[in-house]
Amino acid sequence: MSGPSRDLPDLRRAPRVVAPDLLGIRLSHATPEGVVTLRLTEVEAYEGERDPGSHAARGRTARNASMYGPPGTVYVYRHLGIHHCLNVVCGDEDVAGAVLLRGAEVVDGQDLATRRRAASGVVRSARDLARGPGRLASALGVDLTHDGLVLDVDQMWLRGAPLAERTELQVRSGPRVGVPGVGGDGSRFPWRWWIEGEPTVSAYRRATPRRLR
DNA sequence: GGTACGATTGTCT
DNA sequence: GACAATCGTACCT
Repeated sequence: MSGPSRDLPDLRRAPRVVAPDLLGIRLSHATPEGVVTLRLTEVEAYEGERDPGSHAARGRTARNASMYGPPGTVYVYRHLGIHHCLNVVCGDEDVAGAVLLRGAEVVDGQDLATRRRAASGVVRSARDLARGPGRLASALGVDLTHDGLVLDVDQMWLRGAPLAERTELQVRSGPRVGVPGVGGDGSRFPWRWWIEGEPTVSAYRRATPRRLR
């Protein structure tokens, strides 16, 4: 470590390097309604053309343009016409890469997060407020209008330091949820990381098999 | 201009 | 565990 205090992860590194460093970090979003702060417990890394599971696997499009932005850009996409998913862009500008935020604990603004969840569906427990990418974005009040925002420049920011010790007991990794685990070249993409034992980590689901052509 | 389908969630059996 | 919801994007003709 270069300084006396441990700093935020360096988002200029590759997504699969940054991703585990984001565990335990706090993400805040301020709106006129108030501030909601999350403590991240589960993330996934997505890269560019080398990564068949990435939205950028086939190059740049209007939708994934934010993935090519400078590190610290926010990439939000709509999924199944219903949900929003929130990513933090990392790596060099003009190179696609992002970390999908899949699970978190609401540590501040729990009332506001609960109201947002209630407006968009059923409220169950505090544990479920930001458990799963769609619920996480909903609790934070994030939608497509936030795509392309920049952390610390706009009203969203990261704070805190990576977990002090990332032992196997504390941080686990495995295949990404809903994404085939093996690439065309046979390489694996176990690019999902979570804090072991955290109740706010989403349930693993295998990718739905693709229809035969 | 048409259509297949998804980095999910909630409900029902 | 299965399946519907719901709509923009990507890719095809």
